[in-house]
Amino acid sequence: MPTIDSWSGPGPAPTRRRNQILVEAARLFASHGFHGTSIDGIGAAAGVSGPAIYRHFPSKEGLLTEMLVGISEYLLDGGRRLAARHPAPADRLDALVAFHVDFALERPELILVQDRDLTNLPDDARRRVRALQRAYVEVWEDAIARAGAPRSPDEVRVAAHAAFGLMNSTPRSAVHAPAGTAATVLTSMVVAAVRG
Amino acid sequence: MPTIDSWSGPGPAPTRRRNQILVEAARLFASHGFHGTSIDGIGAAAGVSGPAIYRHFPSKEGLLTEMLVGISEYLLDGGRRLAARHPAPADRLDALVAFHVDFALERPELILVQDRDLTNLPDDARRRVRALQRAYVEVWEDAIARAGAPRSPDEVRVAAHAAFGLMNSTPRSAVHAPAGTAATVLTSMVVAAVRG
DNA sequence: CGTCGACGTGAACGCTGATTAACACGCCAC
DNA sequence: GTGGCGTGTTAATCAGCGTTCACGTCGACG
Repeated sequence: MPTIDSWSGPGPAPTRRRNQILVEAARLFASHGFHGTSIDGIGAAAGVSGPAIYRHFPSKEGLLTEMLVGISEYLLDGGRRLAARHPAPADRLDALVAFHVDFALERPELILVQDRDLTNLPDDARRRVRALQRAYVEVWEDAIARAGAPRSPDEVRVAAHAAFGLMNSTPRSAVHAPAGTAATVLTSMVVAAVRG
Repeated sequence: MPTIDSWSGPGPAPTRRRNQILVEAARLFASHGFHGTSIDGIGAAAGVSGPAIYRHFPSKEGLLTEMLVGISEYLLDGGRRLAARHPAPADRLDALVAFHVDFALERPELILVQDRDLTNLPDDARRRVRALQRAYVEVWEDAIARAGAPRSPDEVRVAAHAAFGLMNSTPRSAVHAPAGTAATVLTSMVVAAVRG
């Protein structure tokens, strides 16, 4: 199964340092926000100092761009793959929930950064990420419309975002709970909420 | 019923300009983040220019402090009032849900700012807001423990945060949906999720 | 009338922080 | 062995922005 760490579209294999920078940057962005964390801080956390970042990324915004594009590509890709593999509505919904809950529990920092710092992307990158997110939401809307309670398109839309909100609460709660309990609680809650 | 606009603890009645600044600042913080919005920007949006802000607030952080303390006091206060008025478990849960969903739909910007920019508060203010939030969460945990499915304390905690995540999805979805539909969808979803 | 306090304004001031410059070092291909 | 090239480093540079200053205006009130 592909994991979120295997971000690397076409192009040269990401070097170890490069990945380390992305990971530390995510952690720092998550706790202090994009504008609240400095290039020097990211460098220090990654074991190099400040401007060395520019050997790997074109700019601080470029770093954020790669991070957010990576996340939304990973989610969309996983969502589509699962939708294809699970044609039966109930089955598909379960698979999507398991996939998203797992991600939210594994990488709460990424969840946090994704919905907090989207506005800090340069315009074109933001559009790109938004498009990926919209596509992912559509995968969910489709699944919810088929498996959930009868709803109008507007209602399905609200329900999809509500489901994300529920599952994406991990950064606020799951850190402090024993592993496993969060997963089962969240899973059963989303399913109950969607089925209505 | 008290509304969130009646922020004003003890002290001089907030002047019109002062409230205007708070409202515009909330809007700007919500769309660009705390560090992403400038004092000059806030001033411009409020019809005055830059440093005039300092006639009403001690600092940019002080402005944010007042905003977040106001929000969490409003929520805690409302939550406790409702808990007192509704002793029956199911009834109490319904009242809390209605209260919180209403707030989330009326002031999505405040929801956004509250959970995005908490980290930008000075230490003491952050502690204060955290304490208020914790108390509000406890009101909910109590209600969920009584009215929801049987759960361990850890599970109740996760469930409470999940419920907030669900209801607080309004800034991402409810803006685009016709008024009313969002309220009914969110309400029924939270209740279903909590009851398990 | 005089002045006091509330509220504004535009012009500094100073700091933080992203970005770039100038320069080293080690590794690999030829 | 040497010339790139990838990767780092430290020391500028440069802009943005929070905050403070010094100065106006205007209504209230003795």
